[in-house]
Amino acid sequence: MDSLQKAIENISPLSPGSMSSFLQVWKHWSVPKDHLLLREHSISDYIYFIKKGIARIYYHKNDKEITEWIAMDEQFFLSISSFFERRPSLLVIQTLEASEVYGIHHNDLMTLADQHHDVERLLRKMVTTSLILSQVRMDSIQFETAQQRYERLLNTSPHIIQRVPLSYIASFLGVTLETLSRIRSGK
Amino acid sequence: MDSLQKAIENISPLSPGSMSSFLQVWKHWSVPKDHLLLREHSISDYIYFIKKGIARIYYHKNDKEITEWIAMDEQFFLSISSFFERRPSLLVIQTLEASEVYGIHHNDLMTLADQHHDVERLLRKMVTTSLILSQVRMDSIQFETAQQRYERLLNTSPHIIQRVPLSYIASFLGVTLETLSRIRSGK
DNA sequence: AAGATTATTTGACAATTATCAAATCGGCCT
DNA sequence: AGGCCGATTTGATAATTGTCAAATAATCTT
Repeated sequence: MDSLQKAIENISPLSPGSMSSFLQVWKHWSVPKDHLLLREHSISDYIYFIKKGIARIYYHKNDKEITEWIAMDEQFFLSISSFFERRPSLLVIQTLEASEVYGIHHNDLMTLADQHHDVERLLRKMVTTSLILSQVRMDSIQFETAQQRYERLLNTSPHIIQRVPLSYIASFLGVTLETLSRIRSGK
Repeated sequence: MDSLQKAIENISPLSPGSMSSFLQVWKHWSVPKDHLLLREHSISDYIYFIKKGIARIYYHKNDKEITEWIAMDEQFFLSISSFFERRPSLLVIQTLEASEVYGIHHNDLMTLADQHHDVERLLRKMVTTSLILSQVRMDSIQFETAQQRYERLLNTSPHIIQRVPLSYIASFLGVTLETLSRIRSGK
């Protein structure tokens, strides 16, 4: 529970009472490789936190799988629009390794956010951080070359290459597998 | 003040007390065409709401101006990262017509969000909406052709073409002026 | 209204990346 | 070890859009 608590404190402080109620509603799962945390067309009920392992978030576009995010290293992740708008998700969330994840259910989170002002504030800050990140990513997709995006990824997550198949990485970077291969081979 | 109040109520209800304190701190300005609401390298202190007129948000990339957003039709707009992280902004916000705008200062907003749980919730919902929108936009930039993005804009904001120079529209769509011209002429 | 400035269009060409096809590599199975 | 299957690389070609240059159109100033 400790790394989760640290991650939360890092975003926004909670009163001892709020923190203890908050931590209490997080569930913990140990799941095998290729486990589905969210399946297509179902409503996303949880915000997850990955303590150990890797998960990828993807969706189908035409016939291809588009990897939207790869979660590791004690990050929070979720299907944003499905979770907040309570609509069936186009996304699939799948573990790529045996993993340990925490999750908080939408009902629990909203109840606590209603009861505790500081939980609402925490949630607001989490969403704000995602928004800023989303804009950075948009800028990267729009203006950087595939090469630059690959290098940025190497800087941000050096180990990701060893743990995730290149086809997922390529899709995450917004290029084809072939293009990524050429980038890696130095043209 | 009425359209602002409606826009707020539309996002999240506020208690009468919160609503009246909240509305009270919004300032109102009537500004001429080409007025700068935010200049480069200054810290963005306001969230704006445009009641009448148009504003564009842009920044410099290499030597070019990149139009990040065009605000009209009673929308909220701001420099997200500068406002929330309190850092100098790379963005410029400039009116394209004589405009009427409301603005709430960061200090006032944060004070009210601390005092009133429902204001904090309103803010959370505003940020969440932006985040979802940001992801839709990312998808559009990554997967749609320039042609499709142009058509999407025409659907969303049919009048924008008459009111905004094509060079700004092109940049907002993520294409060059020349490409937009070719799209419009039907290749 | 003429001239000047700015906005938009058109043309030729180059760069990046996708697509399709095939070859090779790597690990796993029995 | 031999054989298979999926993952990755390599090759050839095409599509989309950018860049640079120039022409034309529209708007503003006086």
